[in-house]
Amino acid sequence: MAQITPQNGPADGAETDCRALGRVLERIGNKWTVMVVGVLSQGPMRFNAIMRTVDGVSHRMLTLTLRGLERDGLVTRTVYPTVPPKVEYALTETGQSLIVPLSALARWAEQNRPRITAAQAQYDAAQER
Amino acid sequence: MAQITPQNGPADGAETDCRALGRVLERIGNKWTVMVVGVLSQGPMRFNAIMRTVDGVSHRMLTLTLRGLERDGLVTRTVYPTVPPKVEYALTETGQSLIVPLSALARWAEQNRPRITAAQAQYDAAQER
DNA sequence: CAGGATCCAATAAGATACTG
DNA sequence: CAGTATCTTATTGGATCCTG
Repeated sequence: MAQITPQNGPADGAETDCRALGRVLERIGNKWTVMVVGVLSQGPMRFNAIMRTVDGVSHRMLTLTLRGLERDGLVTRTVYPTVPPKVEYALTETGQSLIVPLSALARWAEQNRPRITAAQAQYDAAQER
Repeated sequence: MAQITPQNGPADGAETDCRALGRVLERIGNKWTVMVVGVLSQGPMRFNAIMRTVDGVSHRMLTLTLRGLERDGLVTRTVYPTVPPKVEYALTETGQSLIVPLSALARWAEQNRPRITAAQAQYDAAQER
């Protein structure tokens, strides 16, 4: 059977895998990070351009999301000292490498969406009896 | 450049990918889901066994996590009408297929953890000046 | 234009006690 | 054993106003 991490005993070193995965999910598991990474995968973009593209993200949350990504070294923030200021965000090498497993997950999501939606409907129908 | 979804314009049909990915992340992006899926990837397991294995999860959160997974059709819940009751949880086919992209993400996490940790340390050091 | 600061609502999560 | 119910706290997200 496929496993997230190959292990047999309950207490061997495989926990580290889940921990690392957990850390990553703490970053990308929020509401906006993957959307932002997604639009930045098309190339560098300015703050307000990202905000217009993502649709629904608030000023504040975009700031926080970009700060988090910058802190993790997934995004660079370049300030052009013009007036008015121009700030450009771009994915780093590490950030771009994240797109590979992320797009695999996106494909899974798209392929299994019908199944999941159906399962939810069936579950909910069985509940209200 | 690698992209989450192949697109060029800002408003084409590629949004559906991000939406689907977003929905999946709403499920697996919480604190416990991937841990539970991870331990169930080793085979069916009973409630208290999962709770002992995952370490740190509360009674309540494990219940909610399993309910959510069951609702999405990723986990089956089998009740053996014995006394005391025995309830076994197992991944469905769909649930097992999720492990493939999830383990890819886990590998990415493990490979890039040093880089990310270093980037965080550097960012934090630059901040406190 | 980009983003900091503040306040408020919604949600997630933890602790604890009770039940078939 | 495997839950449910209730209460409380922590975290997340959104709205708004202010600034270089």
